[in-house]
Parts: sequence; structure tokens; C-alpha cells
Amino acid sequence: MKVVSLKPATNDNASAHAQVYEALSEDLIQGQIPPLKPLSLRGIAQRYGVSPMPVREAVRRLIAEKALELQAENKRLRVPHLTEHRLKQLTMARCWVEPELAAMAAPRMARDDIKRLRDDDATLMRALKSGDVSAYMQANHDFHFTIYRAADADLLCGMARSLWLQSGPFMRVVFGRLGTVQLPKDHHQDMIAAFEAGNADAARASMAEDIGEGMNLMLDAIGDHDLPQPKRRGRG
Amino acid sequence: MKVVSLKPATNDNASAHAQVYEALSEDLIQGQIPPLKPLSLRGIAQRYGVSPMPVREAVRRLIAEKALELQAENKRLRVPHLTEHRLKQLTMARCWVEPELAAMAAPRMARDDIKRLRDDDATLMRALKSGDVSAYMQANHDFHFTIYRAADADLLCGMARSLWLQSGPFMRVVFGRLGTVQLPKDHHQDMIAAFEAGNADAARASMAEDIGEGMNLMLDAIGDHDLPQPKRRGRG
DNA sequence: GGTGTCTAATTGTGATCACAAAGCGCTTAA
DNA sequence: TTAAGCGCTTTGTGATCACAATTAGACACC
Repeated sequence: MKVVSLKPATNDNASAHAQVYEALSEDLIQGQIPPLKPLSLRGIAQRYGVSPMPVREAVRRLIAEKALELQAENKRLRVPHLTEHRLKQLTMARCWVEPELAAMAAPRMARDDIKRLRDDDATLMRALKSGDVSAYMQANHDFHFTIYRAADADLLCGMARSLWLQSGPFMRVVFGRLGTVQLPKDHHQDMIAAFEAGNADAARASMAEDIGEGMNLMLDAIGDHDLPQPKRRGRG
Repeated sequence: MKVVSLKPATNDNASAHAQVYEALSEDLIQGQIPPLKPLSLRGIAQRYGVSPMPVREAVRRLIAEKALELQAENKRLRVPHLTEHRLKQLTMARCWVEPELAAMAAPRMARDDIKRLRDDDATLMRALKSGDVSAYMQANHDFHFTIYRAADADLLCGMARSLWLQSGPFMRVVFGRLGTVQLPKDHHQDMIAAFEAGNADAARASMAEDIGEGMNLMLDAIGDHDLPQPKRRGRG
């Protein structure tokens, strides 16, 4: 494992556990850590060059957000697997929270915010063309959370973040299999138009479609491909 | 501070941090710990007769669920205050999650579950008559989560639990001021009837009304009474 | 060669110590 | 009486050690 620098540039004064949390969160949201990947406190600590202590707090928080799990039998740490059952719940929750956040953001989007949306979408399109899954997921995340942050609803925004943390690793697996070419057309342009018009209902509607299609893709993937399902298989 | 026994009867073999988490959760959901109450890791540790270590993990989890907060300027631990802004978000989220959980539970409620609902409701009515706010909140919680657990949707149920954790302390303040007599008629009988009929739509509807009225009570309380309101929730 | 057993390493958990920062209480001066 | 100064205490944070449980790997045996 390579020792990474914990991006000290982003937040020098933040506590170590917060930095570890941010680093792990980003990796999870971008799907850098695959589902069922076993982790260990000491491993993460070594990777980030800190003691196991702050890792314990960061991991405990991620477990609370269901972005990580402690296996009941083992007490061992890993990235949870996304069953169809849980994916459906995730989809429901995302369809409640995120369209509403878009609607709340609509009357509050400043010119700069909309400009950032255009930039994020441009980055996203470039990533799509070049087939860079990581860059695509990063840009997609930035696009959505530029909107959610503008909604001025910390609680709901936190819920959305938790939902993304949970779907990130699995989303990466699916996108990695399909390739960026097969990804469904997103509704980002519709959203931008809605925000320029200050039309909350239109923003909500296009966000709902965007999420619905994306999650349907993952639901299909669970059925069609034999993705690593936690059967009785003893392979790690 | 009295040292309490951490209810070892409930889960002897569970780890200490899990027991501390359970104990704190229960206190928060029942509103035993008022908003803005300052806490300390060592204080909690002493109270439960453990070292500060497991407390740190339990508290970190509760912070992730926004049931506790670390003041940004102080880095000091306390129960968050519920502003009108956050209460509105809580209400929205509860109105999304919990009625749906009721609908999902409707076709799955066993005879025993419905019997438990009747028992919980009876306990609740007794508490209402005797004016016992603690018992009322406990019974109300049991009633709702008997339903949510039956929905077989761990993720959504966890979301509901987090929302209750956040509203518990404030709810207690409001109910304490109003007294149990002024509490609006709940819709528990309607729900029980819906579950007996296996009518998911009716269950969803009565749950929505139950939550809506309860939260409206709290919204009114924020405006009418001068509850301990921090001047401004602005950042910076 | 396959199988069981035993040892050594790794894991999460808990306790204890050290430290900087912030709060608290007392004192003191205007 | 009030407000500022100062030392002690408490706070969260991080590191290190100890321990039981589990795992993985080597070894011996059939």
C-alpha cells in the first residue's frame, strides 16, 4: 500500500480523523474501493501515515453512514455489498431527497453556481468521450452536489451524501462493466435550463429522471450479470 | 453523576461502545437529554463506568447521525439545537420515509405485531392520562418502530431511527411545555385498522397524518414560545 | 497428495498517557 | 461594582500498549 499524503493542502488545520474521513469518503464515492473489499484499521492508518486512533473515529462514522460495515460474525471491516433489496431502498431514498434538493436550489442558484454546473458537465462529457470512469464519476458527483449545496438544507444534503457513499463502490463496478459509452444520456442540460429559468418544478422533474435512469441501470446490472453476490462462495 | 449499569441484561456480549451507543440513543430518543446540553467524553465514560475510549466511538457515530454535535468554534460536545430550518427538513424527511415504511409493513404485519401495536397504544393512552411524558414518548417510539421493523427495510428503518434521534430532545421540550393533555389525537387506531385490513395505502395515509400533526406541533412551538433559540444559525 | 493441527500474525477493542486549546474561578486593579 | 489578568482544570485529540478472537500458513501425519 502506498502512503498517500492525505491532501494536507485542502485542510491543514482539520483534525486527523476528519482528514481520514474525507479521504475515505472521496475514495468510496468515486468507487475507488470495490464492494466486499476487506479493510483494516491499521492498514488504513499506515496508508495515510497516522496512528490507528483517528482511523477508528473516521471508520466509525462511515459505518454509521453505512458506507462501511463490520461483519457480524467476523467483526472485520469491509465495504458492504449492495444487494438488490438495499439498492431498491437506496433508489427510493435518492428519489425522495435529491429531486427536492434540486427544487429547493432552483431559486437560490447564483450565476456562479450555474457556471460551475456548465464546467462540471463539460468535464463530464470529456470523461465520457475518453472513457475515463473515474473522471466521469468525479464530475457527476461535483455536478450534483453543486446543486445540493445551493439548496441550503444541510440535513437533506447530508442524507444525499450518505446515499452517494453507499452507492459509489457499486456504481463504479457497474460503470466499469458497461463502459462509459453505454451510459444513458443524463439530464444535466435540462437541469441547467431549469436553473437558469429559476423553475423549481422543472429542476425537480429532471433530477428525478436523472436519478431514476441511473439507478435503473444499476438495478438491471444486479439481475443480468453475476456480480459478486454474497452467496456461499468462499472466494476472496 | 450517577453511574448506571449500561443495561447489561439487554446485551451482555455486545462491545462496550455499542452498549454506550444504545444507552445514549435511548436517552436521546426519549428526550432525556435536553437540547444544547453540554456533554463530555469523560463524563459519559464515568457515568457508564467505562473508559473514554468506547465513548469516543459511540459519540462519533451519534455525531454522524446528527444526534450530537461538536461545536465548530469550541470543539465541545453537546446536543444540537433544533432550529426552524432544520425542523422543516426533519419534517420533510420523516414524511418521506415513515409513511412509506408503514405501507411496506402493511402486507407483512403478523398477528403478533398487531397485538404489540395494541399493547403499545394502550401504554401510550395510560401515559397520556397520567401525564407521564417519558412513558408517552417511549410508547410512541415503540409503536412506530414496531411498524418500521416489520417493513423489512433496514436502510430506511435506519434513516427513520436517525430522524427520531434528532427530534427526540426537542420533542421532549415541546411536550413538556404543552403537557400530555394538549397533544393532538394520534392516528394509531387508524393505522391498526389499516394493518388488520392489510391496506398499505391506508397505513401510509394515516402515518403521514400522524407525523404531519406531530411535527406541526413542534413547528408551532418554535414560533410561539421563546424556546432556547440560538440567535442566528448563520455560518461565519 | 490430501487433511488435520498447531503456531504465528493480524484483527478489532479497550485502557492509559500526553498534549494543546478552551473554559472556569479567583484575584486584583480601576 | 466592574472588568481585565492569570493559573488551574477540563476538554477533545492522538499515540501507544495490552488482550482476546480470528485468520492464514506451515508443518506433520495418514
